[in-house]
This record gives sequence, structure tokens and C-alpha cells, in this order.
Amino acid sequence: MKKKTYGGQTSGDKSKEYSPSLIENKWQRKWKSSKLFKTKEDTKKDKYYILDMFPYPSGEGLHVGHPKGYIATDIVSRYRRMSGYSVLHPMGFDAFGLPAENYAIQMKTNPAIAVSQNVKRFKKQLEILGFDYDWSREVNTTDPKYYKWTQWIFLQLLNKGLAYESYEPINWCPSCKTGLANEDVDDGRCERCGTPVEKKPMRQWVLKITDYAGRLLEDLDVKNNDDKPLLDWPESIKEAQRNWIGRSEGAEIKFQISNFKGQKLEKNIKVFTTRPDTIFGVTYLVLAPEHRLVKELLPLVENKKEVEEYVGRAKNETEIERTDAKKEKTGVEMKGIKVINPANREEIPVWIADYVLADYGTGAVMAVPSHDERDWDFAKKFDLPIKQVIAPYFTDNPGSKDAVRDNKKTVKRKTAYALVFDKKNDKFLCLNWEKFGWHSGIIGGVDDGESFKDAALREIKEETGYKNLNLIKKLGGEQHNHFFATHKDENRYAIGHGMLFELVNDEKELVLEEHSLNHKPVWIDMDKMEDWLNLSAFKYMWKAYKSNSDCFTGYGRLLNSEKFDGTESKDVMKEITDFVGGQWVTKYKLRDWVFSRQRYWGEPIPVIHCTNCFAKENKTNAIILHGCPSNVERAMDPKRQTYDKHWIPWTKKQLEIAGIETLVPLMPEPWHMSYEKWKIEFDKLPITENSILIGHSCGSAFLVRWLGETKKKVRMLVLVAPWKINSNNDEFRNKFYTYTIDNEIKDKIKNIFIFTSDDEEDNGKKSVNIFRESLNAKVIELKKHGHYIYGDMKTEEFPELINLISSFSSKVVPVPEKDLPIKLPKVKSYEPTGTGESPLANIDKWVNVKCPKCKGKAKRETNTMPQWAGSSWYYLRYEDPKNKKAFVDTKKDKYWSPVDLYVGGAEHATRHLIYARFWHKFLYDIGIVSTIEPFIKLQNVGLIIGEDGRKMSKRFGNVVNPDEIVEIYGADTLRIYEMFMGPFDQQIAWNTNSMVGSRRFIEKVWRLNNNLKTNRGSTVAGATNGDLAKPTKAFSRPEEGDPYLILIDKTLHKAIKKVTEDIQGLKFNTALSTLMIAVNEMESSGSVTREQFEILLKLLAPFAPYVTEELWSGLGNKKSIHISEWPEYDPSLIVDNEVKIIVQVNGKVRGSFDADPDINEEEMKKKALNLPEVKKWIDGNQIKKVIVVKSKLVSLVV
RNA sequence: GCCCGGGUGGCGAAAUUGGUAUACGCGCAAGACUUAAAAUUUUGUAGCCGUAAGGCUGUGUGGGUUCGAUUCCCACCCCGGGCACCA
Repeated sequence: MKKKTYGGQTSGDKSKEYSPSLIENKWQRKWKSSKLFKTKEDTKKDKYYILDMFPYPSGEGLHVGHPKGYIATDIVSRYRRMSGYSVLHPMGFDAFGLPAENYAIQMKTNPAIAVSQNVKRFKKQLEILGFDYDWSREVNTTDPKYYKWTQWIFLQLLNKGLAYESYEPINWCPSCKTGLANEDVDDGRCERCGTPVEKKPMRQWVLKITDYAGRLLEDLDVKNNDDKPLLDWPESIKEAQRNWIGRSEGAEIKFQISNFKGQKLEKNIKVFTTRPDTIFGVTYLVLAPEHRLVKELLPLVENKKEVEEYVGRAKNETEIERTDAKKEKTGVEMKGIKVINPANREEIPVWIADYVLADYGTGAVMAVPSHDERDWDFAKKFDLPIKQVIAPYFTDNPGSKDAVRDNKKTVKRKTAYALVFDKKNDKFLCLNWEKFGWHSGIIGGVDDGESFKDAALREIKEETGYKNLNLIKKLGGEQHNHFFATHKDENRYAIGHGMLFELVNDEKELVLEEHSLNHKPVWIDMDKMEDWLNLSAFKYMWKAYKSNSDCFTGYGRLLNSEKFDGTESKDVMKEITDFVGGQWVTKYKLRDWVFSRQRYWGEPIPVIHCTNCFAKENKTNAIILHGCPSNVERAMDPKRQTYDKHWIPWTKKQLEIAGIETLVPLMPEPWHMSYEKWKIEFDKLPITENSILIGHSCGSAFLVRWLGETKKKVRMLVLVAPWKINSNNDEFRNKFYTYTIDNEIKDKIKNIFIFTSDDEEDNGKKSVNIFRESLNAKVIELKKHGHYIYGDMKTEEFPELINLISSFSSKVVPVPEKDLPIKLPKVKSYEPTGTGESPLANIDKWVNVKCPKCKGKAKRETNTMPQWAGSSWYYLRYEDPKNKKAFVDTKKDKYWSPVDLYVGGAEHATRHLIYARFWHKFLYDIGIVSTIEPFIKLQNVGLIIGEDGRKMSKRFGNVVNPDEIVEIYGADTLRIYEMFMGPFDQQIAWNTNSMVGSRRFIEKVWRLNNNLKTNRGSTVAGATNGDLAKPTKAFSRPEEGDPYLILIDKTLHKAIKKVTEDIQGLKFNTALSTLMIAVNEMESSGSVTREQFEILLKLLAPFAPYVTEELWSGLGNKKSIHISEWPEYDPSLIVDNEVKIIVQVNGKVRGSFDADPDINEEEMKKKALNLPEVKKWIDGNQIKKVIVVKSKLVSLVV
């Protein structure tokens, strides 16, 4: 097939043609062999560290959108180098994590192999585009030499208590089969695959990023000495981080539980509120369904079943279902439980509702329906009392005509506000106060002893005559209006109530003249009301009427709040907090960073779990109580006594390997030996507070009963397939229930687990549920095991038990630093297990290690780090990539840090850019980096989308490959086109057709060179336009007074200024348009000196490195243009010696004239008035005013 | 709902201490060169009225401030992004 090429220009002389492929290949090789772009740490020069967000080498290679940011940094980097800086411009690859792993699974290869292939391909693609990366500093997050230090940083975090194991429920993606951080969840779905996430309780490593929440937030706005912000970042990214960190201040207040069936309880419910000023309006409390107290108070609740049902339902809902704000509120009261409002000692009920989030604040809220919309909705639905404690306070801004006047007295008055509706005509009866400009409903003062309603009715009659009305409802509650009443000449403080009336009939009385002096009654259409009303009081009522809600969420004046009545609510928040014994606290939405993934392709977390160390320190032993065999035949089988296929001997062995002494006492079936007899034997066993009890089948039942009766405490109870207790033996079963509930086994043991299978039949599920609820046990469902879990399950199918036990019975021993890196083992099969265990757990050789502390047998941590680990510090490694002793030498860090310009996509706002800042601050705190922030200036690159306006993706078939574009147009054209498309940070659609413009531009430059060469030594420049052709000596300094050459000089020097400023401001599109203008001018002038042409080449060099280098060397320059000096402009050359003055008449441009920039104003005026086109417009008119702006314009008003 | 951006020709866009709106590029139209095409090149290109000179309108919509507004103020509409039952 014939290669596609751009037609381009042709001429008779082939050697004169612009042929990008020849040029570009040549210079790629030359730059490489001369090591032109090797970083030089010249301490005499200023440094400039410029960084790209390193790519994730996917299998698909680069599309034209990817290099956009790299082109930009390349331009800046080349510009800085030419300007005399030591430049660090490195590149590397981020390749751990799900995308690479999934790709490898799909390609049936190992991720390590896939990644190295992809990296090769990426590098090749990048090379073509001519970037000046110093590849000797390349980093790759999957290289053990690199991730050694990622692991090292983890150890430092662990050391400082910032990495910890947690067992709280976390987000779990059932499709990716791994736990996720909060940041990896988007709208309740896995960010990678879109599957709705589930909440799953599991052991996981968590980084305490919340310890840094305050600093991560505050440092976004920290100022330098010059009062400019330290972080020159796009406001949108800062704002996204602020939102994500989500700081709010408020009060933590305790509500005491008052009674249960007459008993006093010594318990509190702590709530968090940002509005302690509303506390007198609390009419109930709400707990999240997962709140600890829900379980604790359950035995005391009257409607236990109802509560249990509700909590169960809430648990089973997905995040998407639960957090749907549009859905109607649900909830259930905990009947019999009351708490006391510490503000007014009122007793109020406690509800459970899923609109309260368990993991924010305290998981409990005080509900103030009158002043919180969510509480309002809830109270309306469940008919709970609503008590107003804040009145909106309306007052006009000082200076306006109705504003309170300091020199007048204020009179307090009760005021009735009425809206009167005539449903026959859909109109409202209103008052038009013409003299005052007020538009209102009916207003009137309330007389002594009169109700608001009566006052309103009286006023309606007096002012409008209508007398037959029905009160429909009150609107908006009490409101306060403070204003100057012109008609009374005094300040009024009106305590008002709004009411809605309906007209019964048209019967009316005569309106006395004294009542109609200031206002006239008018009927206003319903749909005009909103615009018509212009008094705050009525606007407020109208809003309440339209929204059908009296809920007011603003600040205002307190009422029903005892001694705080009348105060401004915003001002007394802290005072009220103190009054109720609360604490002023700061809360963040940011959650700790879930840092473990149950996947293969990540950095192994460098810790070892040693059960031996733990057992030694805690004298742990395990007692396994097996159950009965599944049928009589097996029971009769003599082999069964050995349980050779059963999981028990395997478990025993594994536990002993782990250093846990293990006992398997005799466990006869319940129908063979009585519980009492067995208990006597069992009590003799060395059971301590550190013992682990494992029961299988009916063994579970014995253990539970024994725990119910004994006074002993144990550390852990594991029940495997405990449903045998649901046997036909009713007596036994009943006995069991009694123990579990009455003896509160759950208070003795924190860690109770049940293993069951997900497809067990109903009665099995039933007994598991009984355990779950009565013992507060965590249930682990083993998928696909079916009933085999119960009997002769093969040992290798059941590693979960050992893992669970060791996770609760092992000591975390950090891997000694000298043993780093912990390399990922090479394996054939690395698919995720889905069990909550990493596939690494199955690689015995790798997992089983010597404990570095006790030298006993121990196990490695098998979870790996998330994709975001390696990228959280890579920019530091570039500073010193080969260092074996430290991840970066302190001196080198001091020289290069911080990153001066960081360019990348905005999608990293709340993940990479927060994580990296967190790690950086931590590393600063432990004294190994020198700056508090890693990236001083951040620039977002706008996406290039497909020509069809959709995201470039294989799926849409709209991907444009840069290699093909380079082949047709050349790399320089691609670079210029991408920079010329539009503002750098803006998303723009690709358009291959538009590329010719960029190519033509380069060719013009090329031709300019050809013309110069042709005319070397001659006196005539090769201009294409005969008119402009001008005799000159090419490549010589302009002769004194040569107007053409001076003109080009002026243009060029202005271009130097503009291009320099634009590169600094990353405004590449306008820099290029400036260069285009210059080139156009040079072309049409025809007389260009060598010096001028060289300036142009230098200015263009960062944008089009190949063609400028070619032309530069063609001029005989020996050193590369890219290490030549950046031109400086001559200030005298950028001043215009003639300016155009604009003349306006009545604001419209009517003419212009050229003048000296120093022309004085009188002169300007005179000249302007003499212009014929201006005269035409002022003839016969009086000139009223003349405005003269120096060296700009004259504006005449006639 | 709250918070950030943004809205300008046929298209990508330029211009903001308030001073000629549409630079630069694409596209389009007509001309030159050519047997022809491509390439190159010249001219034109916001809309409306007009042969023209010229005039009117015009930077999302409606108001306002001003001699003058794409730029400042108020209200609204639309698009993009972030957060969201966060108490």
C-alpha cells in the first residue's frame, strides 16, 4: 500500500523540499547520541523542575490527546533551558494496579510482561514527537528498585502510626473483587468498572490521611511572603479539594438517655451539629441504623422487631439506594427510649433513619424540623412536632429609604400579614402603597388582647372592605421586620405572623377614607405575585406558600429559646454550645485512605504477621470443637475418627505452625453425651482470655451455651456452619436461645464470626440469622461452598478460617528496611480470589516466611497497595533516580524541589493530587523533604476529544493515532497544531482537516529560508510580491533608515516579548499566532536579515524543534539551537512611533487619524473635529462634552 | 440544592486597569499559475439594507451604570466540572 503523505509543496529542486520524516529521524539520532538533553545540575544556575503526570501505559498506546500536555512541558522546558536555567524534565511510567492487571488477564499474559511491552511502545511513540526528556532518569513504579522506596515510605507511615489495620466495613467492588478507597467510588459505583459497590467488613490497611485534613485544606490558601498564594493552581482544582476534604465547624452535644421503663440509664447520645443555635427547637433525635447504640439499646426497646427489621433493611440496601436524596424519608422510632434536650430539659423521642450517615460526625443528629429541610421532611412524614426557634430577621441596608434611622426611636409592634386569595379568579388581594413604592399584602398592627387572626380579619375589612374570609393556614411562622416607617415617622420592630385567607364571597363594606390614604387595594394575578411583591415580609410568605414549607434554614432572631430570646442566632452559637455543655469541634468529610487491595498487581505491603510473636506475648491457644458427622453411616465409619479429609486436622496443623497451641477435645454428639457431663471435662481445659474457640456444627451450640454459663472470657469465637443447632431437638434449641440473649455473650467477646455458605437452605439461614443478631456476630459467607462447608470440605478450600484467626491473633512485624524490596512473586495464576484475600495468599512459598523478630514461622501480608501509591512520590525519585541508599538525597531534593510546573489532567484533583500532597507533607514532617508542598504551579491540560465530539476511545472508533499523523504531516506540525487549537486548558475536538494550517506555517518558514539562500550575496530578496520587493543585502544588518527592515525588527521584537510572556503563561495558541503574523510579514516584506531569521527560529524552536534545528544548522551554526540563547527584546523597538486615534460621536466610532504617541489633548481634539467624516455627524449640533483619552481616542457628545 | 468555570462569525478561537469586536488559523467564494488537478498565490468573507458611498444591528437573555460595556453591577437561561440526605 502506498504511504499516505501530505501533498505539500513541490518544486523542481528536491533538495529544497520540506521533508519532515528525513529531518526528524536525523535529529532524533543526533540528540540522542550527543546526550543533548541530559540534565545538568549546575548550581550556579537557577533550576526549573518541570513535570508531566507520568502516563499509565495501557495496551492501546497513545492517541493524539495524550501528548498534548507533554508538548506543552516540552515547550516550557526548551524555553527555560535556552533562558539559562538548569532544567529537570523527566518522564516515567505508572503501571501498577487494576488496568494493567485486567489487561494482562485478558491477554493471558503476566502483567509484568504486558507492562514492559506497553512501556516500550509508549517510549517509542514519545520519542517520535521529539521531547527533550532525560531518559536516564526514567522511573517505573513496578520496578522493584523503585517500589522498594514506596514500601519504605509505607514503613515510615506505619512507624508513625499513620498506617493501621481496620476492620470497619469498606467499599467492595464485587466485579474487581477488591476493597476500594472512598476516592475510588463514584456515585456509589466502582470508578473503574461501574459496578455498584457493596459495604463489606474486612481487615484492611488504612492510611490516616484525616490527620492531615486540616493542613491539606489550609495550605491550599497559604500565602508567600509577597502575599501571593504558595500554590498557583487552577481555582477549580483547589475548590474540588476543598469540597472533598469538606471541613465544617460545629458542636458536639450530649443528650442523656432519660429512662427505660422507669429505670435510669447512664448513657448519652452524642450528636454533631453545625447549628447549635437551633437546639431549643430539637424535637427528636435520629441515629444512623449502624449506630453502636442501636444494638446496645435494642433489648430495652419496646418495638424491637420493628427496629430490627428496619436496621436489617437499611443494611441490605446498596449505597446508591441509600443515598438517593430524592427518595422519601424512612425511619422507625425506638419506642420506650427517650432523651433529654440539655437546653430546655424536655424529653424527646429517638428515631432511627437512614438519612443519617453512620460515618460522619457522630452518626447521630439532633433533629430541628423547623430549621433543617431533611428534618422537616422527616417530621412531616412521621407527624413529629415542629417548633420554631428562629425568626427570619429582615432589615434594609443602611442608607436605603426604609432602613432603620439612628435618630428615630424604635417601636415594637405585633403585626399581622395577610394574603387573601380569590380562587374564583386566581388572584390575590394586595395593597399598592404608591407614595412609598411598597407592594404588599394586607398589613396591620395587632391591638392589645387581639389575636393575629382577628387583627388580620379586621385590617382586611378596614382596608379593603371584604369581610367574609376563611383562614387557610399560617405562612412561614414568626418573622421580624425592622424598618423605618415613613408614614409614622418612627422605626418599627414588627413581630409578625403571616396568614393565608380565602375569600368566601364578594360581600364588602365601605372603606373609610382614612384607611385609603396611603394605599389602594388591588387584585394581582397569581403568576404575577412573585414579581409584584416587594416587601421582605411578603416575599418570605410567598416563598413559604409556593414551597408549601415553613422550614427556614437561615440565621435570624431566636425565640422560644429562654434566655437567648431575641439574640442574633449566628452570634450565640458558641455561647449556646457552652450552655449545654457541648464542645466546639471541626469535622471533615475526608475519610481515611483504604490502602489495601486484594489483587496481585501492586506493591506488596511490607509487613509480616507473626502469630508466634503474638501467641508468645498473649499466650494464645485455640480449642476446636468439631461437630457431628453428617450422617449415621459416616458416624459408624471407623475412619471418621481420624477426620482425615476434614478441615479440622489441617486447621490444627496450620495453627500450630503459627505458634498457637491447639486442642481438639472430644466432642460427642449431643444425643450421645449430655451437655452437663461434657462441661465437666471442658472446664478442665486451659481456657484463658486469650483463647480462641472454634466450633463446628453442633460444637458451636455447645460452645455458645458454655460461654453463656461460664464466667470466663475469651478473645475470639468462630462458629463454622452452626446451623446444626437448628435440629429437631427443640429443648436444646430453646435452651440455646436463652443463653445467648440473657447472658450477653457478646459483652464477653468482641470478635464473633460465623462461616456459612451463601446457598444454604432456609432453616440454615434462619439459625445463622439468630446468631448474627443475638451474638452481634459478623457473618462470612463462603460462596459456592454449598453444604460442603459443613462436612468433608477439602482443606485448601477453606483458607479463610486460618486467615481470619491469624489476622486476629498475629502481631504485625514490619519488614526490616534491609530486606526491602519485598518483591512480587512471579506466578502463573494471579486472578483475584473474590474471598477478600489477595491471590498472593495462595502462594505458600512466598507467604510463609521467618519472622524477623522471633525467627519463627510467620506469614507475609498478602494485600497489595493501590494504584495510587507509586504515583504519590515519583516526582521525588526523578531528582535522584539511581540512589540506592535513600529514595532521594537531601541535597538533591533541596536543589530541585519543589516542582515548578506540573501539567496534567484535572481528573486527578481528588485522588493523586491529594494523596501526593499527603505523602509529601508526611515526608516533610519526618524531615526528608524540604518543602511543605510538592507542586508550586499546576496547569490542567484540556482533553482532546474525538472529531465526533465524544471522548476518544476504541469503543467509538474515533481514535486518532499520533504515529499516523506524524507520518503524514510531521511531528512539528502535530506539535504546533495541538498548541494552536485553542486555550491549553480547554477541551477541544480534534480536527485533522485543520492541521494543514500548521503545516503551511512551517512551510512558509522553510520557504523563507530558501529565499534567503537564493539571494545570498545578491541585492534582491526573493519576494513573491513585486510591489514589496526591495533591494537589500540579505543576511546583513539593516541599513540605517531601511523602513522595511526596521518594520520587521519591530515586529520581531514585539514577538519576542509576546512569545516569552505567553510561554510563561502557557498561552501557546496566542504565542503561535504572534509568530504567524511575524512570518507573514517577513514573507511579504521580502527583505529579511540573517539575524532576524535566527531570532524567528529561536522563538519557534521550542514549538517545532526539528525544523528549526535543521534550518539553524543549515545556516552554519555548529551548536544546537536548543542550547542557544533565548533572544531578548530591545525596548526601544517595541514602541510605536505612530498611533491610531479613534474618534467617537455619541459613543459610535465615526473616524480615526494617525498621530504621534506624544500628541497632546488639545491637538487631538482639534484634529478630531477637523475630520470630514466626523464633521458630518456634529454639523448643526451643539458639542456638549469632549472626552480625550491620551494616545487612544476622542469621544464627542452632541 | 450548594460551589467553581464558561457562553463571541460557518468552525477552532483573539481582544477585558471599560476605548475601532471578530487578530491568527480552518472552511468557503472568486481570480492568477496549470492541458488538467494538486500545491502555491491574490482578493473577499459577522448579519441586514444599498449598485455604491454609506447606514443599521450585533459578543447567551433582560435590565442597569457610563460619553462609551464582550469587559463592571443586578436578575435570568443554557453548557461543562466538582460536591451532595455530610446534620
